[in-house]
Amino acid sequence: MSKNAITQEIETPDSEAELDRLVTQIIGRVADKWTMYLIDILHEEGPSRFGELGRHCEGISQKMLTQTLRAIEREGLVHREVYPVVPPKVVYSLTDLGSGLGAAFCGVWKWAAENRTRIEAARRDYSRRHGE
Amino acid sequence: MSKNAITQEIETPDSEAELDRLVTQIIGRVADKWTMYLIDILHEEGPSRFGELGRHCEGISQKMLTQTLRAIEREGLVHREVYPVVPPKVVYSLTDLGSGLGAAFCGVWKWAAENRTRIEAARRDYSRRHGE
DNA sequence: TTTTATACTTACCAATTGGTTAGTGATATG
DNA sequence: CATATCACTAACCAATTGGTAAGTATAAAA
Repeated sequence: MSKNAITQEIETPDSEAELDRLVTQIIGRVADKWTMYLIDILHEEGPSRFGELGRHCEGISQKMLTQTLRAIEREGLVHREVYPVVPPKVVYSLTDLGSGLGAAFCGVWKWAAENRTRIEAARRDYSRRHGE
Repeated sequence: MSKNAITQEIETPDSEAELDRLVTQIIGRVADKWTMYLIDILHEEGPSRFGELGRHCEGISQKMLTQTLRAIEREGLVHREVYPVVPPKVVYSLTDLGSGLGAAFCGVWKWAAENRTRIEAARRDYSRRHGE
């Protein structure tokens, strides 16, 4: 009450804190290594087949590939198109939603690329100061 | 050798593929829920004490809080200042490096906030189409 | 006829993540 | 004298994550 007393909006079904919780939850579902890798690959390679994604995503196992693809499909970030041919053919592509996230992730990749040497230096520094 | 034969730069210790691997590795160390939460909190609350971070970071346990803080300190993203008083006082703040990452993460938070309803709709959609 | 290709699924196992509880140390407050 | 404060650490356990290996279906190629 005291919290919402200030907001004048009528069309606000949930409090600001509630909205915050929802957004945080979404981030929690999306902030993981394989998700970031795959969305980035799809973002710069365009629609790709299962095998192609596996080849581009260094170190991923078939299991994690399927699992992560299912998860981001569930979130509405990728579209899965099955071609009923033999051998099977399945093409994954970013939805508008996924494309937006890909663009947002770009900023993080850029940061990593630009600050790579500083980050590695910081690690060496920390190692030196604390046990080895 | 064959790899580097093409690059004309003299000050390039590693090939482009190698650089790509390094950047990917950095992302892998930074792309996790608690890291994103904490960096975001520090980014908008400014320097904060251990307890404050815990209170702002919904759902985190003391253990994960220390663990994640140590990890991002190791990467050079936060600075840990200990005041030798009693009871103890420890203040965490973003380094320049961490601040840059915080800014980059902002884009992802913005995406989540702006597309929140569409994401939830996509989830409901998926649930409806596949088993419940 | 055996192999190959593709996109999986299932089963089992190891490793990592994360929670809970208890304890520490020195001072201030009741 | 007991309790609260703060930022932890250590020990133990449960749950989740992730790897590996094997299997499936069907048609075309060797």
